[in-house]
Amino acid sequence: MPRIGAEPARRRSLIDAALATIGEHGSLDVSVKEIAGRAGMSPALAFHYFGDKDAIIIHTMRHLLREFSAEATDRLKRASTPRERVDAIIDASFAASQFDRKTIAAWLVFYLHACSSRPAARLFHVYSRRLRSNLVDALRPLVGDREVVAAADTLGALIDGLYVRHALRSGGPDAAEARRACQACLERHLSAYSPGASQ
Amino acid sequence: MPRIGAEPARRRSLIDAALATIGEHGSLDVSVKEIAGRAGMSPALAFHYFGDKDAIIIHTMRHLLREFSAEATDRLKRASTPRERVDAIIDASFAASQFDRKTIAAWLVFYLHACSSRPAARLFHVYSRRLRSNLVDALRPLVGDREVVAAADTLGALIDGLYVRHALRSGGPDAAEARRACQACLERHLSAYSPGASQ
DNA sequence: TTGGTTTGATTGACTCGTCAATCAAAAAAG
DNA sequence: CTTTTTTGATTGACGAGTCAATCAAACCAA
Repeated sequence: MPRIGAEPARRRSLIDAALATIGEHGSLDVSVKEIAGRAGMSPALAFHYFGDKDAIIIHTMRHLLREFSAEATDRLKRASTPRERVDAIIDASFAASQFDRKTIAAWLVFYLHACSSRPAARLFHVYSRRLRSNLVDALRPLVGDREVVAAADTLGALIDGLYVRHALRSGGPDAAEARRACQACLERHLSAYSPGASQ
Repeated sequence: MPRIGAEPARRRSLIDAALATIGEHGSLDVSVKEIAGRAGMSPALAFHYFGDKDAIIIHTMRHLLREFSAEATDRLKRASTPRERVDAIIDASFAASQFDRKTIAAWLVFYLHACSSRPAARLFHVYSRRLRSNLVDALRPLVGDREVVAAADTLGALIDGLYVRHALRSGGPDAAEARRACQACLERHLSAYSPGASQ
């Protein structure tokens, strides 16, 4: 039953299906047949819309990055103080839309894919630089020029680590625990910078 | 030119080749042909020694875990104070044998594989529990019973995050920076526990 | 009709795993 | 010491199966 003007919905279905399939398999070794089947269409239609499998992968990756980016931007807009800006980034990282096992597994898969694929690496580079600079800007008023880079990189790495552990380790942290760990780490940073000024 | 008694060396070659191949590809989607070729033999010989591809994968994974475990155990034996024991675990994580890009990529691949493979998950579970309990034991005298679990999980996650970033991000931390970040994090923990007692 | 949509069938390439055959060294027999 | 046998090492070729990608044809709305 071909419907006209179905392209955008079809493409979206395929991207969602690709994300779910990749997340479940924990690998890019998924067939177009499985992705298309999950999206309710034949493999040939997937090729019709995307050209080849790599394009499906890249578009899925871009979708994931955009979704996180939107989550972060949205929360940053609502933040007024520096501390709220840092919390916004932390919270975006562990927001429900980003912090379920399949999504994290897919994230990791793309992370790995970026090791051996130039386009994937470029895509990642852009987004991760933007995130880092957001974190640096938010932290600078809190910890000062001298320590801001180290603080941002430590907090960033901690977020990544908690993120990975949630998806891949049984008994890993849930979102609330992860947020708490980040905030505790941040507060130790703050009281090291200006002791006695906590709370 | 078949040499008798070549089995152990052949198996070792195959495992090394598998590790390198998986690390380069950033994926388990590697052919036995490529692994065997890199190890200087025909694919059929790889099947002769290991039975099937899964066995090659599992043995490679076990090899990686064992290597890290040995590195950590070795350093722990040389440590006498609690602080030295924590440093031993940090240093083992960023030791040269564990901290090159290919090895970390392979580690990540196995991490992901454990999501969908029971035997791989079991293997991981054993090792990661042992590592965690080592970290908890070493930290307890330093940060006290109440905070020891949180401290261990935070430090563990930070190690994981730095680890991942080194391999997967351009401009990620090198081993020295990673160690420094962990020790700084630890020291902030310590001075929060007993302020004024640092150095 | 025209043009976007959809699929079944097909192709060529590649992979896992098997098997029979080959080869060299060690062990046993003469 | 020589010859034969056994054993493990090694491979090329093969079969079954899967996958990415293509194509022609069918389908439907405007």
